[in-house]
Amino acid sequence: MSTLFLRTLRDDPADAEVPSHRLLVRAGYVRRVAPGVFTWLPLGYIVLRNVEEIVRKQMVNAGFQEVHFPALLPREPYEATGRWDEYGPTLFRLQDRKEADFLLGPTHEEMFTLLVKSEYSSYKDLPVSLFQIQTKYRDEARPRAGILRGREFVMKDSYSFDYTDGGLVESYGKHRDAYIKTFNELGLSYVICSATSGAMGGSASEEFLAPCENGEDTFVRCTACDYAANVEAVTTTPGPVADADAQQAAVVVSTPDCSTIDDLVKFANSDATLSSDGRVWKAEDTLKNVVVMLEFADGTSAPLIIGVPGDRAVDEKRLEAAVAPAAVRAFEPADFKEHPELVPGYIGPQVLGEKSPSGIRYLVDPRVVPGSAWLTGANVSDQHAFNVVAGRDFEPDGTIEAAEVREGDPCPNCGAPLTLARGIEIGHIFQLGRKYAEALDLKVLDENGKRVVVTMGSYGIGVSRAVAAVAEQSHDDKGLIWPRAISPADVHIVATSKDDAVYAAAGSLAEDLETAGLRVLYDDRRAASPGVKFKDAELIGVPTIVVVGRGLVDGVIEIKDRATDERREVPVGEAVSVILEVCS
RNA sequence: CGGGGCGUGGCGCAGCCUGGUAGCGCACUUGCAUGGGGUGCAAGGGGUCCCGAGUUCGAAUCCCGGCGCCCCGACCA
Repeated sequence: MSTLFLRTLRDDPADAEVPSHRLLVRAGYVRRVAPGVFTWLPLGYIVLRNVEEIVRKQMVNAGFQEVHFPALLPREPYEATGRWDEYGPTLFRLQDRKEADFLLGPTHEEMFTLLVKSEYSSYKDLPVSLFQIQTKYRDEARPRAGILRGREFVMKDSYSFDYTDGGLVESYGKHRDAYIKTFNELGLSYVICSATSGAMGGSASEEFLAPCENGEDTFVRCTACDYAANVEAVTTTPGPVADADAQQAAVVVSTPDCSTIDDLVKFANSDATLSSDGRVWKAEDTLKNVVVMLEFADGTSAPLIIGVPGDRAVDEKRLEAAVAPAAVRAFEPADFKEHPELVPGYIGPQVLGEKSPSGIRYLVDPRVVPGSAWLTGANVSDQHAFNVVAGRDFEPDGTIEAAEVREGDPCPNCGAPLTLARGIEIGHIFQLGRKYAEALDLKVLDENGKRVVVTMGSYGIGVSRAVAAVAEQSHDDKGLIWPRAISPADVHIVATSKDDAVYAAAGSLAEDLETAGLRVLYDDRRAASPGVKFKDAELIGVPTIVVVGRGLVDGVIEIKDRATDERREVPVGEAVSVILEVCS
């Protein structure tokens, strides 16, 4: 270590909040060079390469073949799939000296598709899966959390090519298995969650989320069965269908100054008409109707109203996932002017729906089942209506998964309560389908000599992100704690003494361990005090720390486990074999 | 893009309100001491005080304009 290019920091860097960022900088693994852009220093680069190697090995074991595209790409393929425009400002764009447009690849669907197209033309060549480990570029609106969300990052992306839907399912399964092996080997804890396919399009999709407080995704997990899903993909269990005819007729009541659900519930419970039968009203008895404006790719827009039980907010992420690829924007005062039938604060479903005179699309939460009765807006200022029955007094155009998901909501699979947690997306696999193959005209001849569009799967692992994810999951207040598989070394030897004999012994132990096949980090710094060396060792986080020092006069060295802090003294003569065993 | 905060040696910060030639801790260099938990003493090196324009005899400090960065949110395979 006396010659290792490393400088640890005693203080936390001011710009780092999350543990992985703080510790990777403090321990001398990475340095920031621009927002969301980092340099990997020697120790950090070893860890990054270790992760990369494990990922590569598992991909190759699964039968996928590695290629390597440029990061610098021409505009045309992305023009053909529409992504040159769709990707928007997130795409790093640049021009060459002839002013031709280029981009730095944010992901490589186009290139893989074109590559296969240029080489293959028969069903006999399929299936095939190709992958690469590449630096990707995305000009994120707000890079954050250090390595977790950078603008330049390393990603492994694979693509499968099949000519039948069944083949795609099989290729997807192979990738899923390979991902499980990969993340297990990396030492990450993770949950496989149902996901929405988002901007990429496609159908079946699962995310590998590493549970962690600082994760950007929220997911649910069932307390009883193995259901897990990103909140965006959680499905709501509808209640039983009620008999609309058994319900009493809807009644309009005057509800002055009740434009919020809270006010309405309070009012309802003090109003003679509404609580005449002693009924206690709750927010969940009300039907809240939220207006948004949908903007479509062709530039048109249309209002959409979402009906949810009044005790639930509309979750914007879920809403956006549900209406994708359309974009959601707020309903402005100017929009209300164009739709006088919508009375802010008093919107009721009686005038909504594509079949209604207003023609405004109306989608409801699945809990709003046919026959259910609600307290809701009367479409007149200061008036609400109760006993408004779905299917009788209004006709939704369908259901939508947009209401917030809450801890304790029933599992769609088994009904047991769900728990909520945060996670880092470390992998995403999905069945892309034929979108890109169609756009780029990737077809092969099938058994009947007919040209068929190839169907694709797309699979990503955030390699650099995985390094940060491990750091998030595996650290304590003293520093990092690497799983052995990706640790920069197996053993960190600390020599504490001014005595040459100690350094001689530590040095030869280091050599012996290396000869025995272990990766050794040897702190031979003479000037550093023991305290500094111990602190550094803990910060750096190599899983096994060996101390050669004062015990040497008695012929023993000390072996410490970084994670558990367990220590044992071992005679020098047995050191190599004991350490080998500890490190196996 | 909305909200908040911050730009002063490599890092973390004080100084700014109340203008007077830049300071502390860490790191670095040298020496002596120390040697099992960020050790002590002493001596050093290193700064366009984000940039520009202004007020002033004099600006890190006051005024105006700009830029950058970080955090929360929006956004994001």
